[in-house]
Amino acid sequence: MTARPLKRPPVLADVARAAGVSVPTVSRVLSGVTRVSDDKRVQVMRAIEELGYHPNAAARALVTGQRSIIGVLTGDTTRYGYASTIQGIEEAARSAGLVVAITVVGAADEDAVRAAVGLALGQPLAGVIVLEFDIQGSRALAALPDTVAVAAVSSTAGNGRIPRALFDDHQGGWDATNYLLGLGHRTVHHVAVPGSGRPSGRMLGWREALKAAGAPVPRPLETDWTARSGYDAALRLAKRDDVTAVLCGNDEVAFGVIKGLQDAGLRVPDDISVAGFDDHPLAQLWTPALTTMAQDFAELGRSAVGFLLGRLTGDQFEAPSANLHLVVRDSTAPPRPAAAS
Amino acid sequence: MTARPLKRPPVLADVARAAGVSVPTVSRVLSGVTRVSDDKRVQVMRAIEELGYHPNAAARALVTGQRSIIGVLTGDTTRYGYASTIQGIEEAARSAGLVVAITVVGAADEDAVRAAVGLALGQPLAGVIVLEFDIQGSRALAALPDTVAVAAVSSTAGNGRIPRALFDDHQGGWDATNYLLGLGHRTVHHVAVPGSGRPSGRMLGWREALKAAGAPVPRPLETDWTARSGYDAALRLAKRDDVTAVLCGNDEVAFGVIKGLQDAGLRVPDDISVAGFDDHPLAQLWTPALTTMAQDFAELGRSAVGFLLGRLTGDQFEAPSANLHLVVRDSTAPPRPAAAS
DNA sequence: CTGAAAGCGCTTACAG
DNA sequence: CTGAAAGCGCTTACAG
Repeated sequence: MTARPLKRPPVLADVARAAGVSVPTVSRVLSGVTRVSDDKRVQVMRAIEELGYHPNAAARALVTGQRSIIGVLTGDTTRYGYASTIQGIEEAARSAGLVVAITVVGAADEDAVRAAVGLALGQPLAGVIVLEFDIQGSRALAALPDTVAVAAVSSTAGNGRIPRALFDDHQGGWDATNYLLGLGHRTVHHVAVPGSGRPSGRMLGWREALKAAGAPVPRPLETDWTARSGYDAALRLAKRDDVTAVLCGNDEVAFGVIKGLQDAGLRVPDDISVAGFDDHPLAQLWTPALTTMAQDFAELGRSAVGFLLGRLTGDQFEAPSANLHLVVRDSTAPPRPAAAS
Repeated sequence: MTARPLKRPPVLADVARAAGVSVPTVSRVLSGVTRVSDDKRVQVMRAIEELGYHPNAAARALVTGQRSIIGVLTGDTTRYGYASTIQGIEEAARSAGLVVAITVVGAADEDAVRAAVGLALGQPLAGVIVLEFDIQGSRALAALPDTVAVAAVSSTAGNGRIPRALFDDHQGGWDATNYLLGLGHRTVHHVAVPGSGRPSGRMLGWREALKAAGAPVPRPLETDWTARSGYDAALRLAKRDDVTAVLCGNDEVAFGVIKGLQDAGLRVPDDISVAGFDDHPLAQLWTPALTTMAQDFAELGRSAVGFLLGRLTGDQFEAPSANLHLVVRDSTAPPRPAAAS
């Protein structure tokens, strides 16, 4: 680090000295609230420019109580849904002049949750947004004290104390399953992603749709979110002869399932139909192109910021987002006559 | 936001009062530097627990000069390489007790860069890490004053003033091209991703390898990083008859290229070989499984944090990371006898 | 070991 | 319009 010696960052007093005015005057120029004479304003601006001054947000936050950081607590940052939601949060935050501080909750045990929450709360936060996509998210949400403003992105409504940008997982599972049933499949198997403690909404929707149709409810297979684990699940599925349609917990898993089935010598959708969840950018380029429940994660992230900043309330509060819809592509089809019998 | 009334967060003085001690004593318990009598320590701990006290990092940063935020300036957060790098940064930061604040540089124009940099510098930063993967990154790096500690993740060495975790793009392009040439292809076409202002290192490596082998250097096709634009490029490539091998700027683009070629009626690798860059998690599940230059982005991110915290210096400083290596899978093969002639 | 005092860099009343 | 003063929540010498 010797390569780049750091100067002491200039502070307000340096600017004041360089401009020949008092400290409060510089502050006024910066905030623009009170009028400042033109000549002083000009001198101050020039001094700021020359010194490369940037106000110290810590000091500012200390006195105004104004916080310019939105904390995000999440179990992951790289998977499609997570990354897109974070992208939406960052966009909305930036346009509100806020920065996004991310803390990953690395595990669901008490220590990890407590450490992550403590780390986040150690910052001067305007509020925190929790991605309640998994257990880590749920635990983090529960561990947050009521001294911070909180909003969540969730698939299930809570107790109403915390505003949530909701995606209607349950409805999605129901719709996707009914679509597959409507194609003529006797039942639909489910390859599940980890839920946030309890069964995921999409799994519940899937189960209810089967029951409502009087279809048998096969035991769901579990994955760890990865395409690889979807692949492994598919290998098990391929050994059975009662499988004609599979609904996957997300698209990455669906990609793995398709590949696994293909490697086992089965054709998708001719032998088995596969549907996913999320509408991953690669879904339309997969072979076959993946039928999936599309969700607008970035919009969800933006809504959460809206809730946090108090710009969204009322009927949008905990109301399911209307952005969920089925995108039918080539990975689903009616069962083959033989299998459908 | 009325759903969840906020209490005023407890401050040190509240804890001191509750524990019946002075403010500095609480501070000492927290920091653990100076000895504090056991009974007072216990009372303080209890008060902290009961009140749910979290120290105000802004106030702490103000007096100690210790900053607990690493700012990350990046052009994107969702694409594989970016997201993985950020993941590595977050991991290393968290284990050092730091939080990661992300600011996306939305565009390369001066206003956008200045706004993003200003937003980031407005925080009490321990330092900033710039992802120099694109023009936005380069511009942001250039716009940073020398009052902040900076590290970058880059593919090209700089002037030595800023520590960079390097990935040797240039070598990667060279190696991948030579591998394809070694298979017997007369030349290799290139579908490029946007560089950071100048041609990307991988493109340079590709070009040099062709020249060194005396192979013709076809004009590269440009994309915007997306699989979709790779698909479009493939459609153009498919119309030519001199294409037998294609090196893509990244895997997402390669996925699109493969799909585009297939949709145009060509077989990969029988008619045309395709190789990518990065080793995206879906590369091994693609059909055909993608041959690609693997890069350990998370490690790059961790190194950048190491540089920033001054834990990494000397020979690792601006030294290419050794993690770049070719992973040969099924998307590449020798040219067909006819085409190779 | 522990408390009173000073100060980090800012902003906000308070006087002029 | 503008400066001197006080204070945000902490930590760090300084005295005891």
